[in-house]
Amino acid sequence: MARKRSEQLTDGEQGIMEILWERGESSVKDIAGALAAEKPVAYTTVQTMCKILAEKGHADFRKEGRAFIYRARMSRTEARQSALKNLLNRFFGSSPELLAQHLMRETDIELKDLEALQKKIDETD
Amino acid sequence: MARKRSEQLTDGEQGIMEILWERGESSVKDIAGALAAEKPVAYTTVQTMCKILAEKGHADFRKEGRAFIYRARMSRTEARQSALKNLLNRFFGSSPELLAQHLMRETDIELKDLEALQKKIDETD
DNA sequence: GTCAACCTACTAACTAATTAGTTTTATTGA
DNA sequence: TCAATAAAACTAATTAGTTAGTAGGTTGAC
Repeated sequence: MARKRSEQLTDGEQGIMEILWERGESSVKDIAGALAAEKPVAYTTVQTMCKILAEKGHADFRKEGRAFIYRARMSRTEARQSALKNLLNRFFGSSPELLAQHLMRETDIELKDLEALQKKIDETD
Repeated sequence: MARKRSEQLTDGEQGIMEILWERGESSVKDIAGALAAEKPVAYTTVQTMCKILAEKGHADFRKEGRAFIYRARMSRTEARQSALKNLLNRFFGSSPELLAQHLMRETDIELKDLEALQKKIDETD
């Protein structure tokens, strides 16, 4: 038997989504160009990955002349939310307090920073 | 070309680690029994996964009579820290504030809960 | 001593993920 | 028109991950 296709973005998938979020609609060529800045990658590799992203529903595409133009269906915020939820359930028994505790321990974040954030959130609501 | 073996715990791996964290040292039989409570799983499947966990360095084993007894090498806290750091870098541009913001938006966590946590952390230091 | 159970080692099957080459098709400029 | 070019479609190779069957050895019970 075999594994299920993961719901979460894989590394490669995320690389492309990152570019779509950054640049908005992009052709395969654009994406390949942007990715190549980090690490050389074949055009056809990018094509394949874009096709998979579309199959998985993370991206959309339309034809413009010869080329396919891809567009993110999931927003960056949604992706963050989903990844965070996943982590929360998988590692922290769905306890946001536990996660917050680890975050405070591990990073240099301070309660006063959080208070400022909370205020900002309250204001924007 | 093919993919790299992931540093992060996979789903299956985590299931076993979870049991090792819960129960401490466990034989394959123990682990299989505990896993079966959730979802039927073949004994040999568990064996294979334990072997892989050991290969990856996440678990240790020793022989006791005929059986192998497995033990987690990484603590649950370390795993949490590592997963959290991973999420932080991958999705939140290494900004703990951004992550905290999403956590507060998404969950029902309250500042006063965090204050209690902070107090606890300060006391135990 | 034999037999059942128990356990590991080996093997296998199959999908996902990653990377990229080859083939086909369509556009466009000379 | 026709060749160059660009892009998609198709194909392929390889490793990871998941699940489990089979073979073979130990050992304890009777």
